[in-house]
Amino acid sequence: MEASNNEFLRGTLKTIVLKLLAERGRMYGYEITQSVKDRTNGEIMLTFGALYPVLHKLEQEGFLLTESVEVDGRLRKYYSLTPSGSASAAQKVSEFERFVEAMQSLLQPQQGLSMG
Amino acid sequence: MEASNNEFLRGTLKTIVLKLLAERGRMYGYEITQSVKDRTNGEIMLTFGALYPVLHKLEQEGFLLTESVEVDGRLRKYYSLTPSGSASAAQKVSEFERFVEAMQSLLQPQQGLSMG
DNA sequence: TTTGATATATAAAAATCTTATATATATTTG
DNA sequence: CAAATATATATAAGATTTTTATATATCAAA
Repeated sequence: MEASNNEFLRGTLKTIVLKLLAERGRMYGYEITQSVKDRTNGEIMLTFGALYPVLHKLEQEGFLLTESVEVDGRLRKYYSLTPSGSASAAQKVSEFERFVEAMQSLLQPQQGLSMG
Repeated sequence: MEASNNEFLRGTLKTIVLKLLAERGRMYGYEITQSVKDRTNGEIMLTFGALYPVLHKLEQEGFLLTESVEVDGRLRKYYSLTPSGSASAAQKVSEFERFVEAMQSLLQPQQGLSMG
């Protein structure tokens, strides 16, 4: 898979993963990459090299639980949120919304506005 | 100065700097940090340790020009955009808007929507 | 049998960011 | 006069994050 080569993705990976898990209950790594690609029409594509370290980090921080399930002779590792993971998901989403608002105040065209 | 401790800032620094310079014509480092802080009501605060490497990188990439001016006995280093810097500013802003739209499609609450 | 889709994962390297630090002038406060 | 604060630029060490490359393996289709 090719990466979306999107510099803005930096810093949003944990938020994306936590939010998807909050919504879906449990997901496995490959499923997360496909879901992100589908829902953004290919605009955002996660690489495995970025995703797995994030999943492991979140697990290590106590936000995720894992369970391995054999499906069609292959192992799938499902990730789901702990209570603190749920809390973190909600918090990160609202922090992102605030950040975007702040960014809009920087990126909106400033016409005749006073700029102290 | 304290940093805004905002993980989402990752990957947006160049965009912020380029956009401000496109708007203001020329600015010096300290002025950029103050402008960002003021316009975002303290939501986004750039640290010098992050800002100066970005300014030097953009200069190195041919997006910025510098001129040193003595003001009140102190040196100020003004940064302004080259033509390719202007082009990059416009492009990065529109890329950011696209990215935010993609993020909204991930972060919006999914209620009864079909989720392939 | 080769390609493509499905599936997880690590390692090396590069890029980026945080934190701490150094330097220096001018103004305000005590 | 001294100390603190605001103004001003910059680097270095360290931590974190991300990219790129690689390894492994099953199943289905061409």
